[in-house]
Amino acid sequence: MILEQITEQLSDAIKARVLTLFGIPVERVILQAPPRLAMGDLATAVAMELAKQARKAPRQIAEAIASGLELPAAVSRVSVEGAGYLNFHFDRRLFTLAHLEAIGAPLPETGHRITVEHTNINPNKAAHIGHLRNAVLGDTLIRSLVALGHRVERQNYIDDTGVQVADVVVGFERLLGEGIAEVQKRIADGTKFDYFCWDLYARVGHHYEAHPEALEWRRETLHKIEKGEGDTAKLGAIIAKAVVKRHLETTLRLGIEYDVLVKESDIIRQRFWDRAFELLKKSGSVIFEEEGKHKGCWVMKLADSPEFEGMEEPDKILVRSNGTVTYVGKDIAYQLWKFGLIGDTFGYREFRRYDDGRIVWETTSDDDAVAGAPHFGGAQSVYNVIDVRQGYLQKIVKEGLRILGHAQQAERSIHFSYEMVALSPATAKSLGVEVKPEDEQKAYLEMSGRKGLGVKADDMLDELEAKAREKISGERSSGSEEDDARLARQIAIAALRYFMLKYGRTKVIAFDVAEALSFEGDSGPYLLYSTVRVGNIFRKMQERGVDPMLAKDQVDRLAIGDELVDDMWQIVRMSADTENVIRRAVETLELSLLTRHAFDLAQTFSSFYHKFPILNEKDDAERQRRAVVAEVFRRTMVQIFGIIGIPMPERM
RNA sequence: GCGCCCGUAGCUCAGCUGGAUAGAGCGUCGGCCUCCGGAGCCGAAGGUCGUAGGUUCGAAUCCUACCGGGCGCACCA
Repeated sequence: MILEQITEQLSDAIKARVLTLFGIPVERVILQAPPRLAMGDLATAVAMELAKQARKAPRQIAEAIASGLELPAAVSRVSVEGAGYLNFHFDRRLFTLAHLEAIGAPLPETGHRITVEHTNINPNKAAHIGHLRNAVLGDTLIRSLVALGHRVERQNYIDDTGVQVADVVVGFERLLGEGIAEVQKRIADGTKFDYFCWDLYARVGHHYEAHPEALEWRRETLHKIEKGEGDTAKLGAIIAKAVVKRHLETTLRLGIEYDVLVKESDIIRQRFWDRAFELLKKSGSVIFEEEGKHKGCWVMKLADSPEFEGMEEPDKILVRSNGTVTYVGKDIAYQLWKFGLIGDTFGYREFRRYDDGRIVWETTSDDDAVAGAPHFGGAQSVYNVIDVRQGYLQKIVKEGLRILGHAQQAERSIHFSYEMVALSPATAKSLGVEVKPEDEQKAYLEMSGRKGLGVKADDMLDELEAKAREKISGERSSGSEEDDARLARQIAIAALRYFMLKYGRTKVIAFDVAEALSFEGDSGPYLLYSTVRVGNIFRKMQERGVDPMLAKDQVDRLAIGDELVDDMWQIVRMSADTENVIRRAVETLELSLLTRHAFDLAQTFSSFYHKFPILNEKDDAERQRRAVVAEVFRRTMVQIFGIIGIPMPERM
């Protein structure tokens, strides 16, 4: 907060100064931390940019701007350095006092309503680690948006009428000869139903390969499910619901929650699609093909849009010749609903409750809709967290809005795209997959639900917990089995969430189990460890009857100007960058900025911690100064943990 | 063919809208536990930033071309 204020004030002051001195209006002044702390706390190269226009040497310009520049209270001086940089040095005391109070304080509400759709795992098998990348990114995006003061709705789209569910239904009905009663028994028997489906789905895939004629089963089944007819459709719904229940348990292990599950079947049954279809037909951009290869289909004409220029096939089928609607068609209807552009609304019923009593709602077309259910949809901005391979379809959804005259909403339909999680050859082998010679050299192998190739999310979490639990045994144990187990869970979450966030979103993660299990270096557990230690110090001070003197009036009286040496000040300065980092992470959709920032800060603090003992420092004021720095660090980390979704243990 | 993404140290990656000496983790080598818990800290070695041009006072960063790798362009999702 304080840093943002200073930056804005300085920016305004410099603009005004440049205008009066040179008559040049500057649009924006970029103020950034200089490369080394000794150079100052904020710097700008504005003088270099102006050199040509002002026909003066950069240093000369910088000197002119600096002299007589009105500085904010927390800025003590300005210097001109290097080729003509303007460097600003903060008043460490004023800045630290103001910052310490503001860390983690909620930002003012913006009133902006945002919907984030994420997770969206096909409800036909267990979640694998690739799905977790989606869920962790989506959840972290949500937490970031909330931290910035927005109101966010957490949606999870359930494709319960698609091919993948149909294939598992085929597996039960045709390969196992099982119906509703048998499947319900399996769901109730306490084993992981999603794991069973994982294997069954792979079996169906292999069966199709060996017996292509069996694909007829898929067509029949899919048709019945889409129409909602008979026991087959009922079975599909039962399977989808049971699997989604498991998915929510898996994601809940990572602290990921939802407000509403939107089911594809309800988009059809609530006639959202029909309404969207009417609008699209009226727009003239969606037409019925009388002949050609798309004869009998309703297609969206994309040729006129510059976005799709040069495409070999500029038409996209929305309704197949057999009358069924494609995924994109339904997605356009869904997107319209998210913005409140379709008039109607869903019915909702309770899907499950979290321990604190909050409800996850699901859409329903049956007569069991709850009268007092909350109102969903109608957002001002929408983020769809979907992997990069669906970029083309997301573009079409956006184009759909534009065609219907909703240009602004199209602009605010943001595709949060990210690369896939693949398997390192070593990990693939360890899963018992035969790696073909030609794949041996590849950097990674794609996961495939159809082949049953992938690391299941629950298995990964189990392994991480087991490994953490092992480390906690012996001297680290708290003596309480329950506490140790909880700590192991927290460490596992930290490890996995951090791992999923630390890579840039455009990077393919070649998932290597050994690497993901690492608790050292650039990892979540390292962050926890560095922060928990600070808590230990304060606890120990308390035990020894030493007051850390962190109360506001006590800190106010403390000498923390020049006495706050660079090693200390650096931590305060870095901590103050946090808000800016959150903003940039959201703007660029690059959430790895958050983990990077947290890691840099933790590393800097760890170094400080080894160099400057706190507990054993004899001088009261010096000990207090160090304690203030430790507290700045601790509060900042707690704030960041809240945003990246890592729970903070008391001890570890 | 058209479009998107990636190419930086042995490996995995940072490097923000161009800016001051290109950084981290892992690995390797060498130090540091009578300690605020070593899941840590300090140090060393290690880089033609894929290649070639261009723009600029200044390019890992922007533009163009090329090379290498991945993905997308279904009456699948």
